Amino acid sequence: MAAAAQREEKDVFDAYLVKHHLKRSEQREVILDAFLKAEKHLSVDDLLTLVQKRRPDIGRTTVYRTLKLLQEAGLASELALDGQSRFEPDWNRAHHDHFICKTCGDIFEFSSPEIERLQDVAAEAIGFVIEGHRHQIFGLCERCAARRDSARR
Amino acid sequence: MAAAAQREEKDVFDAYLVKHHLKRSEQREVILDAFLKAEKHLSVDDLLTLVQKRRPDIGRTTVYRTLKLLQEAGLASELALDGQSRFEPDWNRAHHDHFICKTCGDIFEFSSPEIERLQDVAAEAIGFVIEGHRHQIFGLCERCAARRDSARR
DNA sequence: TTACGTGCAAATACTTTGCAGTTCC
DNA sequence: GGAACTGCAAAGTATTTGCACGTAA
Repeated sequence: MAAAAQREEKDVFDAYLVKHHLKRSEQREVILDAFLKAEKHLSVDDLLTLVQKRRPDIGRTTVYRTLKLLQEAGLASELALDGQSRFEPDWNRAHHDHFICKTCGDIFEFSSPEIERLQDVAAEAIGFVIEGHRHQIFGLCERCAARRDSARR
Repeated sequence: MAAAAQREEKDVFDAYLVKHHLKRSEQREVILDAFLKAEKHLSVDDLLTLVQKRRPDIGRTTVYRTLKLLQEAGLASELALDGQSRFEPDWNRAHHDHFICKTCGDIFEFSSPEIERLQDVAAEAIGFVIEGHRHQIFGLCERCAARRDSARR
């Protein structure tokens, strides 16, 4: 991601802080920066590790709290996996869902307006008002599937 | 559900136990029976409460362990919600996904072969081998949406 | 100066596990 | 008789909260 784009996200975060009478801090800056640079689906621990490379004194609690702020500011979104949440940047990103490899843990994104539309139709049929959804597909990524097949022989 | 259908599921469970050199017990029988009769999306606590009406000495641990067996036997499937799992009967049931009302907690089922097909197409495009998926849609059910709208005025 | 932010430790919520006694086969 | 089952209590895991101290505005 270009530096300019990260600049935009930092501005959004600052604006959010001001609007809600919250304060800037070096911790929040470091956490946001590490989060944006990673461009991956990070667990809290992943992010904590990255953050502590630069500032070893930043605690896990602050990472949790900052991620919550980032979500509220529209900068991060949560993938609620089993047991452990992961987070991904969400500014100016189209909605998408995820393939998750059970073997290597890799996450692949996909989006399908068709599926979204079908969801809407199904919801309308029962008068349900959609606010959000979670659509995760589990299985084996191409590489792990190939590895498994060769191991079987 | 007809008694005969429950009979079938009990036979399936017995066969599973025999096949795996496991034992029958009154606890397992009571838990399976309560589970099948409820025909709902039960949390472990829901099921424990039902079970303890008939056998107050059955413990939560046994319910957890029996639910795991039922899943392995193909009789139950888990809805991994946030924080708390729920379970539903899964014998001879077509695959389906869920609408979940954030206000009242009610769960509605829907199925869409079209969506399944689109998932398959997306998976094929990246060589991903699907083993399972979780598709949950959050929002407001018809009743809760109506209640909210009237409260707003 | 004062409300907000931080890190630690403790609390929480759900689920799993170790263990000693019991039951099924 | 011996492996499997059970319930309790304890441990485990991911996340949240209370609190005393620190810091931005």
